[in-house]
Amino acid sequence: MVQNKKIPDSAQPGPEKQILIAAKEVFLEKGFDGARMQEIADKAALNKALLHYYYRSKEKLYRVIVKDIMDQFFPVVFGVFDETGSLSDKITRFFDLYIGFLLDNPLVPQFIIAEIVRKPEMLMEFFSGPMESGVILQLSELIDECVRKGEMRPIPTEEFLMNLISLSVFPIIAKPILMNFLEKDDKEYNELINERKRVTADFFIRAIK
Amino acid sequence: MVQNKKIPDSAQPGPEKQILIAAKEVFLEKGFDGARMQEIADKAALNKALLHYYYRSKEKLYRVIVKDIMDQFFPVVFGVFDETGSLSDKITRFFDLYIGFLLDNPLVPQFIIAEIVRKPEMLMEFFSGPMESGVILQLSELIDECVRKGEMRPIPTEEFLMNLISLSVFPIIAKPILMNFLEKDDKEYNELINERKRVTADFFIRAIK
DNA sequence: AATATATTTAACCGTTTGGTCAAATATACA
DNA sequence: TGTATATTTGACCAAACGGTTAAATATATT
Repeated sequence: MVQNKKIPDSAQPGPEKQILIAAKEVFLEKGFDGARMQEIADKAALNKALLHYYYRSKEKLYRVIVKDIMDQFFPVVFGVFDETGSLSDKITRFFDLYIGFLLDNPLVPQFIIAEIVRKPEMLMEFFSGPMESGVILQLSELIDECVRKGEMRPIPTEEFLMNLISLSVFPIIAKPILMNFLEKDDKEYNELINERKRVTADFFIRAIK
Repeated sequence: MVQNKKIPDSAQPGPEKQILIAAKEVFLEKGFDGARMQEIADKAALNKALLHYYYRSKEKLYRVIVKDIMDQFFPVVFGVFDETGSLSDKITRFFDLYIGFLLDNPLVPQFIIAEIVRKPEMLMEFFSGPMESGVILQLSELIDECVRKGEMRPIPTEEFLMNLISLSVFPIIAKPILMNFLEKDDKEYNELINERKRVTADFFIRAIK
């Protein structure tokens, strides 16, 4: 028997999974350059050589983590534009879900932005997959339909999408700066963002009317 | 004579200035962790030991560069809200100037966001200075006045400011992702952003009406 | 229990990194 | 010109890094 691992599936608990959990924490916080294999090993309470035994190299391990993070980030949330309801309802629901997700996982967008700038070639290969779901075409059709029904003015799909994402994501990734700028502590800032779920939806809906 | 340097002022051309130029390039592109002293030396066409002769350590040099970048980023652009003209004019002018600056210096916001996440303590000390210019108070008064005159609906200053910055900055820092997502090449994307100067101002003005 | 295989460890390796230093060179001043 | 000081260099260093390996240990199968 060549394959005789006790736990061949890395989704099960065990050293492989421990490594993934620790690696995700460290890579999210420090990025590829800042992450240390020793720190990952320490956090997983395992010998450093095990990381190489299971994942060959730092880069290979990084790729596994990146895929995991990407699958998390390119969210089903865009599915809200499929659901029934008025355009306003959809937009309100989008901001509620998306900002909610970002509040729960603030390191995820920070990681993607920081790493895409520093190691673009490493991240880019993971973009083709989730992207091809036809979100843009689908959104385009929705906008056309709403314009016909007089629910909104005509707006280029690119602008619509960019503004949607900008207004959701930026306040999260720039949190350390904006906290300081607006003189809020952590709790106050999170409350501000929570209010933004409603406030920004309102802002957006008025803008496209 | 204790001080006998030929060129004591680092603002003048010479090795000190060469180092600063090269260091800024490398730090902007690679960040603190990714930057190599040797690469800075090579780019400046100088011996590596000179970097330490003039700036002691990597961290000291980094601090000088960060201050330089910060002074660039916290822009006089906010001054547009002081100028005469209608609120719409001010907002239009803001997006025109700010997005224009960001298009000319895309690495600057990318650097700040990426580094604030990775090395918050290093960047934070530079924020107190430029921030205390009372921009928020000033903007608050402007909003109050415009609400009184019926030029806009009441909006919390924090939201007003966050949206202003989010809509300007995010499309720049997320450029690599959004380019791929919207299937644009570099030239097309920059044209898109250029159009955003007008389009986003329009979007914003409608939203606050 | 015996054997084969999978897992884990400690010690080690080559390279790269930020940083140092003594010697060499250029410059200013007497 | 001679001398003091500022500048520049190449050679070097200790530490940290990712990665390897041989030996030790655990596990499953017969």
